[in-house]
Amino acid sequence: MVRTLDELAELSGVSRATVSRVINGGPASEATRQRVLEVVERTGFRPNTAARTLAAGRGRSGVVGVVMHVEAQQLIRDPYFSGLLQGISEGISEGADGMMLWLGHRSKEETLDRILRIRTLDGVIATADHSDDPLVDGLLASSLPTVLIGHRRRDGSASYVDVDNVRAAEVVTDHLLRLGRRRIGHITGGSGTVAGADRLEGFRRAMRRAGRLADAVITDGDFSIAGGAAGASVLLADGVEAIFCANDASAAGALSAIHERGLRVPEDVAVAGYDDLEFAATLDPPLTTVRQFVVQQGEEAVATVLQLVDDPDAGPRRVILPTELVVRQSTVGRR
Amino acid sequence: MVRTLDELAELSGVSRATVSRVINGGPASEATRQRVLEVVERTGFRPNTAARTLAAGRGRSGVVGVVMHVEAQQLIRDPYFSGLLQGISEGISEGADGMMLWLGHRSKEETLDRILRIRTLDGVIATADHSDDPLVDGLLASSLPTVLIGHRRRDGSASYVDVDNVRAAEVVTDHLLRLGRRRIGHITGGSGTVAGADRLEGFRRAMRRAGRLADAVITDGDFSIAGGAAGASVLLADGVEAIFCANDASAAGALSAIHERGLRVPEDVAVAGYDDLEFAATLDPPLTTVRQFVVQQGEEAVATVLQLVDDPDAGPRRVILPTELVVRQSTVGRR
DNA sequence: CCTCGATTTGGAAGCGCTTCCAACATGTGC
DNA sequence: GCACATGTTGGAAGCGCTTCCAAATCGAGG
Repeated sequence: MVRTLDELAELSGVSRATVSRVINGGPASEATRQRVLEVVERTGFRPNTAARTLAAGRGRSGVVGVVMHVEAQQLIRDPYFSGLLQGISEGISEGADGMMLWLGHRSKEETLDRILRIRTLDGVIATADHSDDPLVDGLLASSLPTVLIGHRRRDGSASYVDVDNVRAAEVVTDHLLRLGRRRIGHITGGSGTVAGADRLEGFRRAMRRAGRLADAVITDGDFSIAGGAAGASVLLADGVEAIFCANDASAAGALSAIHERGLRVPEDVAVAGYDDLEFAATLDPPLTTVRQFVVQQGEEAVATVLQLVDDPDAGPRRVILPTELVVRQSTVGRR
Repeated sequence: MVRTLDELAELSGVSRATVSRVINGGPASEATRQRVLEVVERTGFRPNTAARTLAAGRGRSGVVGVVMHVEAQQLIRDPYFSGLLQGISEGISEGADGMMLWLGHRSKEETLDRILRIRTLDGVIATADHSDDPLVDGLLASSLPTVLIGHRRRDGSASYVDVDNVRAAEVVTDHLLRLGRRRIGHITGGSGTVAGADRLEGFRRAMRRAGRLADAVITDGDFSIAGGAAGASVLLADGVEAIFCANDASAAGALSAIHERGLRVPEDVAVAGYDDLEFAATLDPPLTTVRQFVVQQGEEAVATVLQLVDDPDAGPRRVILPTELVVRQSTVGRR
């Protein structure tokens, strides 16, 4: 088996330098190119990645890092992450050779260290769902082309793929306003999360724009079913007639709290969520919510990081993916 | 910033060779070791992986390949794979620097090519759930230390981590036999899968050993809910009083088919599954099934591949992890 | 047929590391 | 104090590749 450029050079009767040029698309006469490529083809030669990166100093490795620093449980249970992973894997299979994956089994500092130590990475994709994240900070500060999935306000000069959480929350809130409900409540997302903060912001904006800020009631949630139930209790005591929950899980909690009090959805209280997870359509009643195209987010992230690698000087790239309000019976009533 | 061994050597007043030895745990006097390590610590030096693998010829890259060539949907829905991934990630975080992950978005041949091209892999872990798998064949034929999760009969000289599906199926079948049921049915797993074939084998063995082969009824399933329901219909028509399903999903299907006919579980028909997925305990009635420790399988796979890397000549390593019969009301009745 | 610029090619250096080998220091028993 | 085994060190080669540089080749124009 042919393992080195030298053997290849010997076989095709040219120098190693020439073979290298042919393989990397450098200057070479057409005749030489043909001859060498024929031998490459015939022998199934694979250049040594280590040698290549070492010699080139930089040089495409075809490997992208992926950092999803989340709890193990979350990865398994939350379709958001597995959807992302699926999209990324799909993107990688088209534009690169492979991905390195780091999940959250170490401290963020340690993970960062590991990532930066692997010098062969072309670029890295990281989920940025908390506003305080040394891992994301470290990646952005490094020389590694980095694309975030989601972003913090201060990541102004970073490249990222995201949905417009603020805008989507406005759309949901507008929808609730249009139902003619008086007081409207919002159960926020986990404290410290970017998505939670942005959805709250969108809720506020819509209420303000409608001149109904006085009718807005906000209570803290944490993206969980229990948090949603607790939040709903608070809001119901305040007499709300519609609730926008920061995600589907808390909406599920809210629904059960509402039912427990013998109230009807949506007649007494309208409820909307966010995420459009699979179970949203099977709740009672089916949940009005916001669909985000997670798999596509993963694919876009790969495309973006590869662009960044190709052209590192082109400045930050931002991709804002659309969302879709999915109206179901939890707001518009049964037919 | 200190980037090379030479700089480090200069700073600590020894030769590059000595620094290399210290870093890699080679022979060095305690005094020298201390001095060098102090400088390493202070400067945050990170050896260049590419140079290291190149020079060492083999040399630990700290990166393990992971191949789970499955449908995207399967990865998300089937807790088996995410559990495995979690265990592997955990193992990697302890014993290695990172993992490269390939999912099933390409043809197996292409994936194999990509993997072999990345020369920096220390070893690779691959799921081997189908008896016919060119990817697994290719990996085993390569010089890359390979550990399978699950194994085919013909992988006799391969290293693998597995559970004893045959034995576990025997235990389940024995359990059903001990209930005193007459005819006992088995709904098999997906055709071509190793686990399916092995569980069938275990079922057969137990029946034969009990001298009850004449009472064994076998029908084809495919690890799915629908397949389980269809299989149960066939078996019920044959008058079985107990059913061993090749996995929990088909057991769920079987249960609903049984209920549909107005039969009671376990009074009329006892049902057992395999996997002990989360939902097994919430079925009606709660399902007797076999628990396999999936996360642990992942961790063991990493440990095994790292051993293989450390000592490639030590011959194949096999780890057979235990399973546990979890008896619930679908076989022993309600209290 | 010669000259000159453009193109193609090979030689050689070097990327940062490991590891063989020989040189040297140290300690032991006599 | 000597010969020797043992432990520690530095020099140097080389892993497989890219790339600079200069030499060789090629055409076209004079």
